[in-house]
Amino acid sequence: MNERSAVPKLADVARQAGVSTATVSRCLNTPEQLTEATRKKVLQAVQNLGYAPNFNAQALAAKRTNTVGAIIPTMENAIFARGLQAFQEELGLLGMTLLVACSSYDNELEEQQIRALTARGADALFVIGHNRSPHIYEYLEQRGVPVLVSWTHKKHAKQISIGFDNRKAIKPLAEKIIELGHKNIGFISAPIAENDRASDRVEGVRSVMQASGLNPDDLKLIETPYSIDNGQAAFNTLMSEHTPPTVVICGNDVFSVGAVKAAKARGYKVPKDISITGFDDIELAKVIEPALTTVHVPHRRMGKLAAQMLVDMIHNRKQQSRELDTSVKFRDTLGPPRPK
Amino acid sequence: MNERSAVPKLADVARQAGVSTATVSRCLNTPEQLTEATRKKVLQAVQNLGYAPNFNAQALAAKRTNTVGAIIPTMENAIFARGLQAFQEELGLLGMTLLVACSSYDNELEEQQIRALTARGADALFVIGHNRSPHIYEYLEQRGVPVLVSWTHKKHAKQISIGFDNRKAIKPLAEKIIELGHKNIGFISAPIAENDRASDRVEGVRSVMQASGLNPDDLKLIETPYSIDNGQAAFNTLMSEHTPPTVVICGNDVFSVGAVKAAKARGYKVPKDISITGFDDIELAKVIEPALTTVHVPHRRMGKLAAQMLVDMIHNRKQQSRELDTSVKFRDTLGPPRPK
DNA sequence: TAAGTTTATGCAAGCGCTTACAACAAGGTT
DNA sequence: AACCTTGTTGTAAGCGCTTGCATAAACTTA
Repeated sequence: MNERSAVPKLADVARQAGVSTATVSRCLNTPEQLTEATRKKVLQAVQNLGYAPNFNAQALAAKRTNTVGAIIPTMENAIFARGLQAFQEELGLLGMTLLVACSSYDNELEEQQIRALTARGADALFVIGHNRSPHIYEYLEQRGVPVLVSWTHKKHAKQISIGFDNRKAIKPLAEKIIELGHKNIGFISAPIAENDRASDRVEGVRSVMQASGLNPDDLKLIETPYSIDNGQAAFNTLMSEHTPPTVVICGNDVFSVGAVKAAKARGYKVPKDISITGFDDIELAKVIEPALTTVHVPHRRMGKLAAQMLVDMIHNRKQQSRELDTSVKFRDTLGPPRPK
Repeated sequence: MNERSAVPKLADVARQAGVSTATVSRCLNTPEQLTEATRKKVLQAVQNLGYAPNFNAQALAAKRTNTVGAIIPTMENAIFARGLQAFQEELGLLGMTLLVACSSYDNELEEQQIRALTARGADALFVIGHNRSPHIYEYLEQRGVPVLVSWTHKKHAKQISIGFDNRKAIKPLAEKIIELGHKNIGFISAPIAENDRASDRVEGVRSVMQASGLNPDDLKLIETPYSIDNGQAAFNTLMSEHTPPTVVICGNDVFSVGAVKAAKARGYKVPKDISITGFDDIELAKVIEPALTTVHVPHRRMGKLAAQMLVDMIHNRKQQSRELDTSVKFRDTLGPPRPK
């Protein structure tokens, strides 16, 4: 069909350079094994022909691809962008390539993508959160593909992870909120069923409520997929209740943006009439007005460390899970509840 | 090293099913060629063994990958996210997989990535903008890899493209601005040297100035890489001049967000004291306050059409470039210049 | 019923690379 | 001078799959 005939291959280079294909291969992969002279000859031929190795053939023969696969829930909002960017940069420095897939927060889709990435020969996998069925880990172990879980950290989880304890991260914020006098608390979360980060954050708040003498069951929880619009809608639902909360904790900055927007639309002053908090500290948090009080997560650091750990894992070096610290950024959307 | 021995291959399936490898291959690729009975036998064996084809081997043997590669300048901000998402969704429907790479607005890096993607056997390529050296197109043609240029449309360009005319798109906005009485115009643009979208937008404004009796050379142009912070900085530079502009046109919404933020920080009311406009109409545009006047681009439609066109191109069906319409969204950041 | 036609399957030759092993050369030892 | 090293290159066997061609089996048709 196509005029592909002209694409040069290893054998063409070998012929032109007057050496064997093995030598050409070595010249490209382990040049130090060759004489200066042969190396030059070969490189010259490579140049002349505009030769570039066929990745698939390489992968098939060498059984490694210098590629790591990452599966993130979404690219739509900026939550994962920064961490992933850092991950990719560091991988590049380490001579690896990144392949990204999006699961749309769908566990089944994620499983398909894990298979697709291993089928493509990914040397290792980077995933978000612990929550997936055990047979996937068996599958990966059988294939000898190391996995690194991120964006979360659980002490006793079997899988190696890099991240922070979502439960713990949100506590100081919740404590401050209660200390300010809030008793009627709303929470907008992503669907928690298959999302351990989301559920941990809710649990964190609940446990602080418990410890402070509030009834954790009184938390007004709304679950809805991540998006500004959904944040807006959830906020409105919350505020339309008989006794609307005095503070709305969002499991994510994206929701907060929607919530703040909705609050303004309703004519509420933030934080005078209603407090709103976020989680992640994405760029948007500082852009909106008032600036968002939120939990800051060291995305870039996490991405960078993840890359290093994963490469070590590929080289069979033992790794340990690492926990990173988070901090609460108190900005302008949190205040005491409005006196009645 | 690793315990990989257990990964089942085509031959294992064939043995278990009692058929040849060819039959198994056919069962997976062209099942209609097989008898009901054999098909069942094979699928059963596939199931039992948990077999999944090795992508690289498939690609090597079949010389196609059902994969298209896309190279976008950045994932950091949302400019390309929506279009790419739609592109991917449509590709999925058409049975194709997407591989994404980021060039960071670096032409040399982009070229490397084009090579990397073709080396991986991408059946076609999706790129942003026309601006790249001709030998890349030759390289791709030699390899029989179709390319689709997007986010832009030029009548007489050789490459097939889907998108809008950036020059034309910004004109109605510029006309309105001048009609409102603005004479002193600032423009914050991405570096235009290697970015035809950016330069077209600037040109669009200049041509309207010309047509309206203003001197296009009076346009106060600042070039800086895309980011909210840079938008902020550029705005401040513009406003620190002796005769600051009465309107700042941004080549991109991301700049506008920074500009609006900077304006507020300086205590300016938008648009009373200063008008600010954007381009792209990303989600952020409606979130910030006041809501941004900007040029709306049909990102999702563009992505979807791109996928269809590209698949047609892979199948050697002739394609024509397509131009999409844009529209100006007049929201709350544009007003008449402040009277002296 | 024999010949012709249509299907369903198997055989085996690659796809473009890597790498274990062998071969050889050149220099060092004893 | 015979024997080892050490270092450089070549030989050739795959890696796991697809697919053209050959073959066998199952129908038609006259």
